[in-house]
Amino acid sequence: MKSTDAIIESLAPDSLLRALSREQLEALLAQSSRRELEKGDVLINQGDEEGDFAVYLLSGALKISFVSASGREIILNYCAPNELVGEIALLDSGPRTASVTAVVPSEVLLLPTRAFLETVSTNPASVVGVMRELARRVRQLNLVVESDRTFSMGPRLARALVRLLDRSGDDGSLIYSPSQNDLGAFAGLARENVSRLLTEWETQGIIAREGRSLIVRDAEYLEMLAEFGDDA
Amino acid sequence: MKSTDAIIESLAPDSLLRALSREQLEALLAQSSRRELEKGDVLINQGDEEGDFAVYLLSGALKISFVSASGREIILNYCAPNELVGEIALLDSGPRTASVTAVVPSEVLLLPTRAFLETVSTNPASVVGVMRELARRVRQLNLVVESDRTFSMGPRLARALVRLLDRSGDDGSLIYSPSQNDLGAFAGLARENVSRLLTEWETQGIIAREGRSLIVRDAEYLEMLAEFGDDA
DNA sequence: GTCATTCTGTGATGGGCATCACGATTTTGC
DNA sequence: GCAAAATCGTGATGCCCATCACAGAATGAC
Repeated sequence: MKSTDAIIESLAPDSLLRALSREQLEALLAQSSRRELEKGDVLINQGDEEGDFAVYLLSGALKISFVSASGREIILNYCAPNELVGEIALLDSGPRTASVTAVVPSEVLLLPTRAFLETVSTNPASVVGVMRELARRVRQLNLVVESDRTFSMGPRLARALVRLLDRSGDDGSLIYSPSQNDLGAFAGLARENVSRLLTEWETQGIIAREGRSLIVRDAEYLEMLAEFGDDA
Repeated sequence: MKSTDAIIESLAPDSLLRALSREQLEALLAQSSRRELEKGDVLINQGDEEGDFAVYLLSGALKISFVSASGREIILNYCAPNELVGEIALLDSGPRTASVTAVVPSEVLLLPTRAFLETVSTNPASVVGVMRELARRVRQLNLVVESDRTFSMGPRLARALVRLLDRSGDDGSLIYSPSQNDLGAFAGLARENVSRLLTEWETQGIIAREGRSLIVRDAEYLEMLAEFGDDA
């Protein structure tokens, strides 16, 4: 278990929490609880009435998903460390509309509503940070709608893979390699077609597979597909 | 042209701006400019580098849309009076990713970046208001992704119509009646199928048409379709 | 008023992708 | 270690819906 100091040290340079002063950060941490999650642990359940905490991911990876009225799972996002999750239910105090699951062993910080709102509302810089984060999410979702509506399978899957790219390195590793099923739920296509596309891309050298995990060899190509939706 | 007082009077009870004190509101208005728009006027253009103002709709109706990489128009939303628009580019200072067009003669308030951010950052209540608004938009977009991915044409169009319902009355009038083309771009389906569905629903008495404008006769049915996606 | 433009209804066609099916392989639980 | 469950590869089938094609109606420009 990391100490408070160790947590502060380990924050990424672009972390949202970096907007806070040392004192504010310590105060926030004092009111928060840390938690270790195993793979598969469900932190938030779609439908929970009590949305009284936000989540800050320290290490590991989280899956944000919900089950549509038709019964199919829709994966909205995979989170890498230093991301804030689940603050929306705090803001409008509605029930949880999505579930949050650890997909690998993870370490999170649970920020109670009161502490979160107090910190945010007394620190203009962090307000802007949180709003920026929300804005980023709106833009991201606009792109998802675009690709869902106008792109064919290839570009959709490409966009999903690009979103999973681990930006902390420039090898083509992913922050997490989902099963084909989950990749489908993330990109919006059937598992079988994920399989077909991946094997095709593998023979073309665009991706590689090491055991269960994917590696992107030609990120540029996938980014091109993801941006222009041009299947060729 | 309304006076400042008249504007303040006319704000809806649930308006975002209601979070401001009388003084703050007057200060904000003093720095803002009012503008009258004719039908078809474009207020913001997708791609504009300078996103230096947000828009507050006083009267009329706005269309938020963008053109996808494939060239098709995607309509993200139609706005009714007392809504805030275009603040996202202010928050992350990126280019405009969507266009804003008046679809009927409208009256708007243009809030310059500086005034907007100052007001927001000095008024905790309005901060929460803006964040809530962003949160609402994220949830709305989640629903759009859900319906795009898992619903058939009928429920998708139903959801679009329900979103267009004018909530200020309980007759089934819409805040704006788009052409079939635009309805398609809003709901994510081809114009021809919009036509087919509307004529079918008309014969069933679910909707009615007076000239160019639609009236929803059986809102419950459409809401049911929109929620459960069950075509029957 | 009249011509051009946009909007609308409706059939026919075809393709993209979900679904079904089923066997092979890998992982997990205990 | 072994059964059960999850994951993966790949073909066959079909259907939903976009697209194409026109023709009639309504709107708008001047």
